[in-house]
Amino acid sequence: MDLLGIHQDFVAPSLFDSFQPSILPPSSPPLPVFHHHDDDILHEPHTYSKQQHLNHQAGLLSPASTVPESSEVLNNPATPNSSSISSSSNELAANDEQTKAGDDEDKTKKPLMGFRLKPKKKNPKRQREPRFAFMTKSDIDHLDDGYRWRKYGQKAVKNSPYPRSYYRCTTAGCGVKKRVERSSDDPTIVVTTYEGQHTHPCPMMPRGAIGIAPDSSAFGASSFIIPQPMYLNHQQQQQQQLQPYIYNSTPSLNITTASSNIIHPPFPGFLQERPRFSNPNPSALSHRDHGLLQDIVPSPMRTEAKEEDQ
DNA sequence: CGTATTTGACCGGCGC
DNA sequence: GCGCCGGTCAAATACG
Repeated sequence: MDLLGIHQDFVAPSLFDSFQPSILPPSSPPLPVFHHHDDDILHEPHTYSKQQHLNHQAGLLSPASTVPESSEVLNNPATPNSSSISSSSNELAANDEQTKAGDDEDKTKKPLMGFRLKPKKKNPKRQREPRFAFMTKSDIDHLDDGYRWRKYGQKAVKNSPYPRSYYRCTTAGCGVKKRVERSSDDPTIVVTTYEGQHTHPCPMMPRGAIGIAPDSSAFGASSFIIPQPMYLNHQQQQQQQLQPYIYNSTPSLNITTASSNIIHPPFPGFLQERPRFSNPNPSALSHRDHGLLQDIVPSPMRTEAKEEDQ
């Protein structure tokens, strides 16, 4: 599997800062990156024009200056709901509880085939979690990132023969979701989008191993260079624009340990292909990661492919 | 039998 | 207001 690009949508500092630590033991060294120009974006008024959107797609936006915040990630002032970001990781769980409670009465009224008629709970302005998208080159759709996922949906993707799959972390109380889909341009490319943060350690990591991954050593001394991280945006998401999420790494992508642009994987088992229930042995993980990351490939071709998709 | 996946229906946001 | 579309739900089904 090759890592082709990573893309991180805007994340409020409080959230993002807590993102990685949530999967790390307290003793873990501070993580260098993973908040992207917080200051630059945080205080940007929330407006996102179509032009910006297009610029985004063309990779023209500098995150430092023109990328607006993503209101869905932040505690949007326009959102009456006060359930702040910090609690948002539990929000889905809470929602689930609610829905279940609500469904109890519904179940008796369900139609024959079981599809509900109107059971859904109204949840005004459900806030979205921060998202983190990246592209990988792999035959396997569902990458093993060390967490356990349950598929809860699949949808056909517009302008693509390949469906998009929706997964949710199976750990109780953890509302992390991810979407997996293949690029219509290049079927060998898998685009994975994570949403939210895990509220628990990686279940596949034996006690001592938790938290080793974000250190570059666990990734074969490789890191992911994100020269210009892009940010997911509500409009982009709403307009089913897949490509805009994707950061197209430039030909100058270098797999080094350069400082400012390195992005570290957000979870311990990042980038493992998914033979379901992989070997929990950390050394095995490390070994495999190394092998996978050797294949990191710059993908200038993504830009062209994307643009013709517009 | 418990758990995961499949899949059509439903919901809500957004653009026109 | 209507239709489109992404995302989610949940019964049925498959799988171990």
